[in-house]
Amino acid sequence: MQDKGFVTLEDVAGATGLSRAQVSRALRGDPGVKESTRQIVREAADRLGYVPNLAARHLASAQGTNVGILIGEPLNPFQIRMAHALDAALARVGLEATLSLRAQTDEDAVSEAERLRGLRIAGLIMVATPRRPAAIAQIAQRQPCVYVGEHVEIARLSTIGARNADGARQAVEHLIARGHRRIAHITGGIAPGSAERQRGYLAAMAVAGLAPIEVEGDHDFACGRGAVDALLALTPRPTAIFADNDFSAFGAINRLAECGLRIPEDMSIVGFDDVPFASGSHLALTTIRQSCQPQADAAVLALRARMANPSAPYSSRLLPVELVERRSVAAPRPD
Amino acid sequence: MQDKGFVTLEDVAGATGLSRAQVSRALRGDPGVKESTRQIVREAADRLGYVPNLAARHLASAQGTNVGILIGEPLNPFQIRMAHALDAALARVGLEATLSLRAQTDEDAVSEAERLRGLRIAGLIMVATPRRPAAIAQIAQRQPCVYVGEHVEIARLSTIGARNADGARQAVEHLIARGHRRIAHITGGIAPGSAERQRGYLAAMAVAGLAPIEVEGDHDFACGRGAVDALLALTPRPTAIFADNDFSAFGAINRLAECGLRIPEDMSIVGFDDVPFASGSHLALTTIRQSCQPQADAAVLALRARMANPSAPYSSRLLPVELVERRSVAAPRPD
DNA sequence: GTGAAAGCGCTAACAG
DNA sequence: CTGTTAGCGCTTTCAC
Repeated sequence: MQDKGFVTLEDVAGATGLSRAQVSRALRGDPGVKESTRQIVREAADRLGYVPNLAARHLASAQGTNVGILIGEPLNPFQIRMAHALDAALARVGLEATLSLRAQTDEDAVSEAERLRGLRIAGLIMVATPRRPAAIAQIAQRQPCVYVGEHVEIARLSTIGARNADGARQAVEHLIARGHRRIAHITGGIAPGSAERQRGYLAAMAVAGLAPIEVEGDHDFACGRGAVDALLALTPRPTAIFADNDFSAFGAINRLAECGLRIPEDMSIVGFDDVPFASGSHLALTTIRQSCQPQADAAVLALRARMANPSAPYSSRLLPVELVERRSVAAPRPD
Repeated sequence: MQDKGFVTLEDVAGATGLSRAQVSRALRGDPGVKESTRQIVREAADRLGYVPNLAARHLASAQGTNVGILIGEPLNPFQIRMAHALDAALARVGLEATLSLRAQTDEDAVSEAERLRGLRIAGLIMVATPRRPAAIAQIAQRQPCVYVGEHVEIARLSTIGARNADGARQAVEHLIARGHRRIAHITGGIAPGSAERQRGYLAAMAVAGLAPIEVEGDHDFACGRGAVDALLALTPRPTAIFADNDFSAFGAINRLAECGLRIPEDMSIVGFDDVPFASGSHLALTTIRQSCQPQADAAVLALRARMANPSAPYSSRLLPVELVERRSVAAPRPD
């Protein structure tokens, strides 16, 4: 109630006539407390408005309960959803999340990891940041870590990702099944998972005996627009585009519309990620959905394993993805 | 380097032959330290990989350096940008941000505020959450607070917002200048600022001698779609829509397209917020831009004033907004 | 300038 | 079951 000071364990102890230690045990649900006592303590704590001082708790107890999360692109809705899912998964097992939005560059990611270490976090989850293996390794060697986004081969680092190559295969096969043969791919640059998606695209095209058509991109709206210009200059023109993520797909759609081409009649498009906007855009985008919560759950599981035994062998899990059919794909016009 | 323990102030003290206290002072930039000493200390700290334990620091020092941020809608890009801007503004004055993504409902917001209080945060910034004044008041009476989103009349609470009413006026006047007279408004429900935007819309329509046409909404994609159905049933039909935010504008656009209407030829639309997607959507949306960083800076300024003097009178600032012309507005078809 | 000592609020052995 | 005793790592008077 008062602003001047906080209610401490001592206050609750005084109010109940118990010792600090016993009150602490009661509040934390430690087994060695009579149930009636626990009642009294809880009630007193409530009445006094006691809130445990987490700083003191962390200081006193060896093992922290708080894990850091680094987010590479805070404006990417997929990553925010992931942060949210991680937060939920962590809460479910009694851990707290401390989120950093300031880890866009590799350099920032490293310094943020250092700052979080000052919080004496019990572990760290990196979501698609940093990008250079050396930076990842530097962070990973200092605390229990899990990397979410793709598999990275680094000692003592567990990784969680989606079956990116498989998703790309599904996208290509879907397009082929609709009758497309000239299927272009807008790549994703250094974004996590992009190399795999490219591999999947190339493999699926090869299996079908089709010639790959690749345009470089970087997961950005602008690159999608640029890619369209490059693609429309080709003869014969591709009839379908598999974009490495939804944003570049949106960019492509945008430019296509400007050029007077209709989707899906003149060009089919498949994206990747299924960001909320994919279903809610002007054009409902057919895309590959990455599930968030399962990846988050797996990440927390892996992190806990590592926290329990820091020298445990690293693990790597790739979770399934699924094609979500909407309205950006149709059969190509006959040649 | 070692995982077993952390490097502490004690270690740095041992390595330099100084006392803990002096090392602490040196590292924090306390004036009472010889410059040569400071050099030595810094170098030793670096070499040893010392990272101050923030938990211990918070515990020992009375005034915290860490402020909590509550976000109402983590999936709303505008709010994430705001969090990001707040984080930057805080960092600029030596404060750290602890972000909570778990404050969607009023109830969660209150409990998250409690949890953050356990971190002994020096202050709290609420971004559009909670919504009920009673809940806001409950949080605000316990720590220095600033509410970002709209003005709320509560003792000891400073508020920051945008000139929502003015933005609505600009939108309506822009539409009127293009020749529209039947201008509908999709409202925003209980969302922060919506009441003001509605007020601005009503006032601007009244000034122009036009009859208001309102459809209820809730800032959601779906409500925009529903609103269009309601609007198209009207005779005569409105020729323009002012949506309370960009999402409902996108929903309206989506439904309009399904109904075979073209934008802006058959219907003009103005949104509110200027989310990143507004410029990068299939259709570039004319909208009212809220500046993020200035609001964030103002929020931090207000919070610091309140931290310095908890009983200072509350302040309230409304920041300007601007119309961003893109391609969703045109003159109406002649009747 | 620098060091010694006293906690901040809590948990974790250890005794009872 | 409950109380006592030590600290966790840091900042902060207060001496020197």
